[in-house]
Amino acid sequence: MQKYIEILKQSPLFEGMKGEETEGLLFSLNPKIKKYKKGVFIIMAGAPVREFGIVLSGSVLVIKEDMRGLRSIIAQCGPSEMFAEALACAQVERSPVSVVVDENAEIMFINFESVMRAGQRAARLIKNMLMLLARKNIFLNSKLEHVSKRNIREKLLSYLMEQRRRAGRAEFEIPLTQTDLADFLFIDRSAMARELAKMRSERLVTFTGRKFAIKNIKGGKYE
Amino acid sequence: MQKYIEILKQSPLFEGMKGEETEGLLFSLNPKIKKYKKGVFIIMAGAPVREFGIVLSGSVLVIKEDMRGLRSIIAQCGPSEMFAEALACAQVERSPVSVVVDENAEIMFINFESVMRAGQRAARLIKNMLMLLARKNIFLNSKLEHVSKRNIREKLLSYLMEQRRRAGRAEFEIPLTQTDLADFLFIDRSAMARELAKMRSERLVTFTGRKFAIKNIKGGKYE
DNA sequence: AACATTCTGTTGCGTATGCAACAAATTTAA
DNA sequence: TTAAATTTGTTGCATACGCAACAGAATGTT
Repeated sequence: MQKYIEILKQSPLFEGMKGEETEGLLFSLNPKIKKYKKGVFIIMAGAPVREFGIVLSGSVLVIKEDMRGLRSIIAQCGPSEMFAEALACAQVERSPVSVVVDENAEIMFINFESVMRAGQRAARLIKNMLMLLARKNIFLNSKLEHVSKRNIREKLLSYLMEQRRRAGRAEFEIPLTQTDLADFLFIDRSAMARELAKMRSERLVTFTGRKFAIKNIKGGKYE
Repeated sequence: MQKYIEILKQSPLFEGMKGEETEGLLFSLNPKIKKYKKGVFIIMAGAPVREFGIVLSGSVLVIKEDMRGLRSIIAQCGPSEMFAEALACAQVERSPVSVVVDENAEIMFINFESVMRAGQRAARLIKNMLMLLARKNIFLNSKLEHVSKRNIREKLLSYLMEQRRRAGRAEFEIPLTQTDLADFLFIDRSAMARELAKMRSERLVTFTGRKFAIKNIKGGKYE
């Protein structure tokens, strides 16, 4: 357990709390830690959700599959990030999404009710949780912005521009494979590859694998 | 002010609080109430957001406009519902969205920082806010589910099925005009009208204006 | 090192969909 | 009650896109 404390201190969920505070609180919250291999389903769509997860190592994907087996990626969570907190908080009885391991992962689970019952000592945690939910909200909105674009090129540019902004430089590495990116943007992979090739031939972007570089769009339309 | 207290008691934000409690807390939060006419912009994209709003009457749309003036509707808020709380909470300096009045509205604004400073007496409010943010999160996810569908018919069915579920009956009235619905689902209005006509001719749906009725899809694919 | 798996790149085909443009119906405002 | 504005319905056209299928590159596994 002790080895995880360091990772958890990094987590924005415990921001502003002293080490002992965090440990004491954690003790009373009685978290469970589990290890998973790539591809394993941590949460299955349809199941109730009482606990939220914190990624200690590796990464997970929040996904949604339709009846035809078409997969859509809702979000990706890396170390110290949280998932399923909205579901646990809203006490949903049937999860609309699945959570699947992307890279071999260690996950800490915390029961949401136990946080709410912890009273005054969890006040800071709750405030942090509020902030994080707000941020995730904004993230979902930005994702909506990407997919609201009416064609593939605009979706790609919207996404890539955001990645560039986050990286702070013209060259950057996206956190998804191209295959996953297509699922993330709800578009066909081959159509995306075609459009990327076209954009490359127009010298709008350069890329190999996950490494991208994009030109500044004239007129600053997208910045 | 007093006349609004009744509306606010309805609001899930103040759920679980006694009347006097709500009034006392409100007093110290020093909210502002304003009236707006249809079409007026309450929040302009690009502006900082420090306060969140509660709709006392009328309704508002949270929208996003791209450089070509193409409008996308992110969400709609009616009486006792909240908006911009995620933005205020995350203290964003440049709002990515605009908020525009749909039907003549009265709005109460509360400064988010003042809530965080209110301490123990606002504990319940903060918990409620947490729950509401979680629900909005889930709403955004369900919206993502609609727009993740790969063609117009599936998007429509996904949306209409949800509306039917909420109404609890096969006949229901959607809260948007068809024009707005198209913007909400990020699709072309005329293409949507064409698909709706096709679905009607196949006796999948019947509708006039905002009133819809949909058949149960065989096999329960969508329920 | 050998094999299996996953990812990237490319192409032909058919069609769903965005767009523009207009008429008719309905709602809102004066 | 009229006029104005908005919403709904329809259609032709061009094409962007989803789909299927396959080859080569890259990555992971034993």
